[in-house]
Formats: sequence, C-alpha cells, structure tokens
Amino acid sequence: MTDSRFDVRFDAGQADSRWQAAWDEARCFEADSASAKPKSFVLEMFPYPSGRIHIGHVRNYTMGDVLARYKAMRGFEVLHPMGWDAFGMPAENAAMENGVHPAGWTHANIAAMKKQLKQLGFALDWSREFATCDPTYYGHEQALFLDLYAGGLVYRRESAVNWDPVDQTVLANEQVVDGRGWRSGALVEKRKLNQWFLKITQFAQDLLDGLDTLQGWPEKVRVMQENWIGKSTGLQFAFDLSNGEQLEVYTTRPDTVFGASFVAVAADHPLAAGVAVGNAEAQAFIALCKQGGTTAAELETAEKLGFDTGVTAHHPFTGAALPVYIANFVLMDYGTGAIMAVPGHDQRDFDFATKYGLPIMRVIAASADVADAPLTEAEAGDGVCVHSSFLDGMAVADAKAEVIRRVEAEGRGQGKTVWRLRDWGVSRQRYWGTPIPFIHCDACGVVPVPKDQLPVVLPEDVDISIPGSPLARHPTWKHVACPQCGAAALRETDTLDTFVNSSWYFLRFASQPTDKPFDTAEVAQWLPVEQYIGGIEHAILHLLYARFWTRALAHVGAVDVKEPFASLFTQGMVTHETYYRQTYDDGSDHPRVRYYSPDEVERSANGATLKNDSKQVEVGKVIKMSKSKKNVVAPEDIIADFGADAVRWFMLSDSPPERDLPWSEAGIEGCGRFVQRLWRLFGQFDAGATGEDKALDRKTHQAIAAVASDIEALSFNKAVARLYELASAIDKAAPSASRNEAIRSILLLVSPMMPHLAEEAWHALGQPGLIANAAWPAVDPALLVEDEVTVAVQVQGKLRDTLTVAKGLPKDQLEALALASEKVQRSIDGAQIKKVIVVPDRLVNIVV
RNA sequence: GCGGGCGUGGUGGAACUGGUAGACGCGCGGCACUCAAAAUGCCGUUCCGAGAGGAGUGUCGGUUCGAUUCCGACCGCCCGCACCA
Repeated sequence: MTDSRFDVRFDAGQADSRWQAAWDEARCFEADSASAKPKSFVLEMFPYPSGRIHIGHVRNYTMGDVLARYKAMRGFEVLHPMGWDAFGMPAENAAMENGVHPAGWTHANIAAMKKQLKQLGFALDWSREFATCDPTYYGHEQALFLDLYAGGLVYRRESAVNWDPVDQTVLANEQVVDGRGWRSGALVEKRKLNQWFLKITQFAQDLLDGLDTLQGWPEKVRVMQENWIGKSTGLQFAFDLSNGEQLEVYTTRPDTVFGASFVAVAADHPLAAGVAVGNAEAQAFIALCKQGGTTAAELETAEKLGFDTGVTAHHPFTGAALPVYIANFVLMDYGTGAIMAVPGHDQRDFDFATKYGLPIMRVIAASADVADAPLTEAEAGDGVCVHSSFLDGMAVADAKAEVIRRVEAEGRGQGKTVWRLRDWGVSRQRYWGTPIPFIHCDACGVVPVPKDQLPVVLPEDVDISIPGSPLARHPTWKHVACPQCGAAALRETDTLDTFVNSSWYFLRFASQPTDKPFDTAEVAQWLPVEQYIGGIEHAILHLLYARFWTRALAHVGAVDVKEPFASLFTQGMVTHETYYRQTYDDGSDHPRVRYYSPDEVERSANGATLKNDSKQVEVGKVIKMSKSKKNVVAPEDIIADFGADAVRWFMLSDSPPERDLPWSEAGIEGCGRFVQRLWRLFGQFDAGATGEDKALDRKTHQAIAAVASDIEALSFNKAVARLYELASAIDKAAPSASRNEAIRSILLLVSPMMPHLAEEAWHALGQPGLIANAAWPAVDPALLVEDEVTVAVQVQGKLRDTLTVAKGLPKDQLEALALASEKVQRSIDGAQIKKVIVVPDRLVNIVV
C-alpha cells in the first residue's frame, strides 16, 4: 500500500518554516571545535549588507550549502558560518541621503537579509554570526593591527595617493580601475597625504610562490594574481649625461644594450623638470603628457610622443652619445622612470624611433646567419646576440647575466628585481570603518593605543551630512591624553580600508574567544578553508589581501597557516533576458530604450508582450541581472511562489556552476514540478513490498556513487541530471524491497539540495531523527559494475550494429559475434577484411 | 598588443585517460485522463530522406582502424591585463 499522506501536494510554505525551526531547535549546524570527527570548513564570501539578498547570493550560498550538508553526511564536523561585511561607504551614503545613522541602517539591513537567508534553509552556524562593524570584531582587528605594527609590517609615510573625490577618501592601487574608483566610478586624483601602509611587498615573493601550491584554485585567478604581483628581473644602471649628471635606468633586456639608440624619461621625472626650467616648449610638452587619458582605449590609441632635451647620454660600452627624450610612454612610477630604448626589440621604442628618425639596430637574431635581416617590427623574442661586441653569439639569457656582471664589476649598477605590487595604503578618511588605533602626541610622536584601552570605539554622534572626514571634525572624540606622557594629544581619525575587515574574518569564524581575536590552536583545527566560494570580481582585491594577512599574522606568530583557502571556486552570474521598447516619449527625435521587468511581461515561445497593453515588446540579450535593465527577479518572490527547495534546485540545475545561469520562468516552473514529482515518488514507499530488483539496485548504487563524486567536484548540474534519471527509474519499477531502498536512497541524495522536502518526507516515512543528521547511503561496489554491456560494432569506423553481451566477453568471441551480425555482413558486402579492432566491453571495428 | 577560456539540436548543457555524439532539463508536437481546463501520465523530438540510408560537434586541413576529444591554420565570441621598460 502506498502512503495516502503523499496524495496532497507538498506544501513548501508550511514545511519550509517548520523544518527551519526544527534545525534551529536541534542546533544541527553548530560546529564543535572539540569534535573528534575530521573537520571541514566550507565558506562562501560573506555579503555586504546592502538591504536584500539578490539572486547571485542565492546561487553562491546554495552551492556552499549543498557541499556543507553533503560533508556532514559523510561524517565531517562541518564549519559553515555566515556574517556581514558591514563597514563601508554605502552606509554613509545612505546617511547622507536619508538622514539615518550608518549603524541603524546597517543593522536593519542585516536583519532583513538574515531573514531571507533563513528562508532558504541554509545549514549555517548562526551561533558564530558577527558583523565587522561590531566593536567586538573591529576591536580585535585593532589589536591585530598593533601586532603587525610591532612586527614591523605597518608604517606611516607621506605619499601621493589615489583620491576619490566622490567618496572623499583614498583608494589603494587595486581599487582604481581604469583611473576610476572601483566603487564610486569617479575619476581618481593624485594627492599627497600622510598614510598608513601595510607592507604587502615584503611578502611579494612568497605570495607569488604560494600560487603554485594553490592547485585547488582556478588557473585564471592565479594568473591574475601573478600579473598583479608583476615580478620582473633586470638591470638598473646609470648613464653619464652630457650635462655632468647621471641618469638611472631600469631594463629587463640588458642583453640588448648594444641596440640602444636613445634614452627616455617620464614627463614627471626630475630630469624633465630640470630641462623645463625656462623652457616654454618643454613645459608645454610635459603639460600635454600629463593630461593624457589613462583608460585602456586611450592608451591603446595614444601616439608615441617625445621631446628632445638636447642632453645626451654616454653609452656605457660603445661610448656613443644617445639623445635623451622626454617621452609620453614612460611611466614615473615604474622602475626608475627612465629607460634605455632599444627600437629593434621593443615595439614602443620601435614606434618612437620610426616617428623621430632614430636608428633601429638588430642586436638579437634567431641565429647568427640572419644577423642582418631587416626589421619591420620589433622582435622581442629569444635568439642570439649579434652586432653586440663581446656578447656576439651568446644566448639571450647568458648575455643578460654577462651584461649585469660587467656593469656590477664597474660599479655602474646592479641586477635588480622590480615588482608591480605596491604596499597597501589602508588609511581612509571616512567614518564607517575601523578606527586606526594610534594617537598623535606632539612630544612622543605616533603612539599606539595600549591594548587594554581597546577597542577604540566609533563615536555615535557624528555629522555625516557634509563631505570630509566625520571623525576629524568631531568636536571631542579625537582629544585624548597621550598614553606615554599624559599630555593632550590627538587620536588618529583615519579608519581602515574595509578590505582589512574581510582579510581575517574567516579566522574569527573558526575561533571567537572574547579576550583575543582568535585562538591559534582552534584556528589550526579548521584552517585552511577546504572550499571557498565566491565571485570572480574578488580575484585580486580580497583574495590577495586575505592571503597577505594570513602571512602577516603568521609572521607575528598569531597563526600557523600560510594559505587560508585551499580550494577556491568562482561561480558564474545569474542572467536573464531583457525586455524593452524603443520609445520617443520624451518628445525628442532620438529613441530611448525603455526596459520592462519580467513580471510586467508575458513570455511565449516566439516573443513577448506587455501585460498592460498586450502589445509586443522586444526580447533583448541575456545578461547579468541588474536594476537598470530591470531583468531582475526577487528571491523573496520566487521563494513565496515555488518554495525554497525549487529555488535551490534551479540554482544547481543545467548550467555548470562556473558558467552563467540563465534564469527563466519555465525553468523554475519545471523545478517546482520536480519537487512535487519527488514528493509523489516518496509516497510510493510500500512497507509491505518484498522481493529484489537487481537492475534497480544497480541504478541506485551507481547514482549514489555518481552524485557523491559530482558534488565533490562541485558539478551540481551533473548530480541533478543523475537524480532525474534515478527518479525515472524508480517511477518505472514495480514495488519491491529494492524499490523501497531506492526511494530511501534518493531521499538522502536530494537532501542536501532540497532539505525541506527531504525532511518532510523523512518524517512522514517514519524514519528516525532529522535527515539533516543522517548519513550518506553506503555504496555496494559489487553493484557498480554492470554484468551486461552494449558493444558498438563499426565497419570503417561507422556504427552498423550494437550487441548486448556479458561483460568481459573475450576478444575472439566478441569478434565472432560482430561478424555474425546481419547488418555488419550487409555493409561489408563481401569486401575483404583487412583488420579487426576489438576493444573489450566497448566496440568492434572492422576495417575492409 | 599580451595572457586565458569558449564554440555541440529550437534552448541550457552531457559525453571517463581518443571508442555508440546529443545523457538530463527546458521548449515543442502527439496521445491518454477530463464535460472542459488545470494537474498528471505515456510517446516522439539533431538535420535530410517515405524508406533503406546519408550528413553532422564554428571553418579548412592533418594524425588515427576510429576525433566533440590530439595537432596545425583560420573565423567568431567572452574574460582578464596592459605604453610595466
């Protein structure tokens, strides 16, 4: 008899909240650091509390959740925490616009988003939740900052910084994209300010080397970080100039030194400034260089321009007089801001030399016999030195070493490694961030706040309505006594970059004592994070900073870990069609594009109409959901319509997780149908049924094994397909003990993905406890092997027949069977058989 | 320009280390159930062809008994980086 309780439709609305409450009650997902089980730390990038969860979060957290629940079923003690990256500009912007306090705004947003996350039934350890704006969090961050200061990794200096005029604050190099602020989009200006820096460059080599150990990271992300760190090795040396001065240049191609035909300096190089004194033409040229754009497109099209200073440089080996130019393509902040230009082997130099009629010499050739081949473009490749005096015949690598050796021997320069990576400026002139725990005293200088006076808490009564630093203009907050001499002194009013907050939050998740940031031994229990999941947009910023902080903390003895994230997965975006019309409704001649949201539109197989007027709208490209294109769906709406499990299932279906997932109404409806279908399937559990169904047993066990390996590989789309197949097989099978076992198994297999439905059915079927605490079903290896296989029979590589035979049938028998096939005989058609290839259990190919 | 990735039905995508291309989902078509609809179930669905059969994984070529998979050239799309000396 099947179970009549399953005749009614599965009521997600009611079941979701019941089981969410049951999990909370049973504290199912609280991680126990003292557990004897093997540990697994599954982490998704914690969200900024913007106010609501968007569909991208849902996809991200669903993936992590499936993995976390699966790991728990496999006997791991799982740490799967959640918190809030709660400091930052949007809270201050909201304060400016709406007059709400950043703290109140942030906490209200957190409450709203937490409710949404709870509705999705994620197996999160909420007991470890924190927000980075909690003084209990940022106070510990201040303590760590002081530790790094004591360890020599924090310093303060005046420097030219990237100033974001909209956010009214400084940005790190990494936070400037195409000359604009990464968040505000404003054109960044250069300013001189006293800034706090973290010595990330001290770990440049180590951060680079560490990338090789991160085999669980996407190649793409490792390449991006490698490029960002930007190691180059070369030679720095001085030219003697005709004006009696010296000019330091840096080159990665010392082997091409005999091909140098001019020298160039940046427009803001001191030599350029010197030349410009009393020289209007030079001044005009320098001004021209400085107004040049910095975007990729502008740079690409920018013409190479130069200004001949009239100064010449003496070639260190030939003694030739090389003209010194000011050139717009030389950057002051890389190397020494001056280069030796080798037109034959650097395209920029080639372009420049062509324009100004300077010599272009070949000094590297593929082989010595093409030493005089003409150059039509710069040849940057490998080869041997030619026309290069004592270097002639040497390979590029050897010649580099030889030139460096000679220059060093002459005391004229030295081999040098140059990095693109710069120290990380962490000062922000904002309110809503971690106060930097230092005090400026006229007598004692910059004094750390004693640890027993931490946290340095943000004042609540601030005026955020006007630009500028709210802490700096606060009437009382900054006035304190110097901890050393007791005299009146001033607090540091800069706050830390919010990327500092996210550089160690995973450590605080692993361990959160009240008297210190974390316990080193407890952290060692959980770290490294076994699987980290988040967006590709953090490939450099967050992930590089977090790797650096982990090293810096190891440097001062706070942690034993080096790489915080063993495996990284970057998931694709959720996309959706766009719907639009071209309108002229503003009365102008130019059409404007007006977008419509999916719920204003009726979509059919061959087009779309607007619900309002039943007239057609254009169906546009499938792109990332964004408010401006109105192609968004609200998680709360679809959860209400279909239930959390259908939404979760959709997030896992079809598209491989690293690729974009196109949202569709038809797709989510299909998921909703499958939830109901499974529900009915569970109702087919027939306690009275007996008997064996070997074929179904085999399918069940194959599915158990396949779904497990698919989840471990994060190939959720494949696991989903497997589960559809198993469901169909169960549907078709007759009642039996095997079928009951199959139903019990599929229930367990879908439980990480559809936990509410699974829990409801588990309960209805009278299974003990919560399925959230159940174990993954065991696989019988004997059932994974088929005893019959289908073998393809080809003639000339074309499929002619298939044979179903016992597994392991010997080659000669297989061959005989294949040749006996009527279809095969027909296509051989009496031709002579030259060769027969037999792959046991797979195919027979007959060559005639 | 440099680096990386991708190209498979109407559609999202499967295909283990070269071995039956198109699993599974969506859509579409047909049928059953129903007074009817919804829901559900069953069957079909790469293309051409009535059929036997033929063609087919961006294009062209190569290696192989056999290529979505390996190699070369080209075309197209996406992403990242960039006057980094």
